[in-house]
Amino acid sequence: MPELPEVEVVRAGLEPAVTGARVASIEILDARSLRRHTGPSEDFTDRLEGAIFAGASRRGKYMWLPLVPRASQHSLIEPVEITPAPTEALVVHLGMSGQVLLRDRYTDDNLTRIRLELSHPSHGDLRLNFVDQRIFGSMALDSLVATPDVLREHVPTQVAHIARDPLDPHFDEALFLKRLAARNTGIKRALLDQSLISGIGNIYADEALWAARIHYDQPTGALTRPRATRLLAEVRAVLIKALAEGGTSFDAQYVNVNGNSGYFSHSLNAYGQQGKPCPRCGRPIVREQFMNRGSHFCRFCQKIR
DNA sequence: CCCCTCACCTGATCGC
DNA sequence: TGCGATCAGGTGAGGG
Repeated sequence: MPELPEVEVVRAGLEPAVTGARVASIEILDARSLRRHTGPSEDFTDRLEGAIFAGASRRGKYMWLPLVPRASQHSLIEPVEITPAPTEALVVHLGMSGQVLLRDRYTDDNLTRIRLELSHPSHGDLRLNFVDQRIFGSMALDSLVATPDVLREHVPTQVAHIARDPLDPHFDEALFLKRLAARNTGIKRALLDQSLISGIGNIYADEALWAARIHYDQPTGALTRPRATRLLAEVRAVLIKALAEGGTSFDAQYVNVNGNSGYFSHSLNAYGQQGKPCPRCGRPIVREQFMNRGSHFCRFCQKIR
């Protein structure tokens, strides 16, 4: 479920279930899913066991579950006025094929790589299965650091280089447009660069470019400010609409924490629509190889200018 | 510093 | 039924 809407659907599903839950036990079924964790599996397991999750956060396609500091775990049970801020988090990236599934303690899922048994003071026992066919995704324990911008928001160190996503209330539109104009590359490359703007992947890049009538290889330097502004608006619109529809699922591979698919695949105008008529002009949508992946667009509506 | 290519991986599905 | 080819929604290291 890897782009912003799909990750947000997972984050939103996790938040109420895991906040306040304690990690009772951990099973590493495939250590390659810890590729982003510095240190051996035992280090991951030792540090995570007994920890309590304080919430569920996200930036772009990364999400993380901050850990209640050990010294103040007690205060969750009997809240006190001042609780120290978390300094560590369980970072989850879904890669190309990752899923996070919440199950009862007896349910297993095919291709589960990491399993957490959780116990929640009011929701009872819960199993969290991290499933990932290709193992491009990962779980990792990481420390939280303040972002370099003025807001000093805390994010995991491995997320520090990721730009704010366009649904973030603190996304700086003027800064984005300025940095975009300074780039000397094609617009789709820029949209997919998570250090410039995060959360956009191949599907939503193609959809937003189609909506804004911009060719994927349009040079960023020649993209006028009004067209760039329009593109950003279309990016936001498509992400919001996809989120409202539960994300894009082509098959059972992309599902929410309960294993259910989203419906946005029915709303796609360009991605995967090669051979079908462009919903705007009726000419065929084409697919071209670009950056080792497919780019779907309408040759008539989307021309380099 | 910026830009771009490539390696990293598996298993579901399809055609022969 | 079996086997090989094909395909996929992401990321970052490293070279130019």
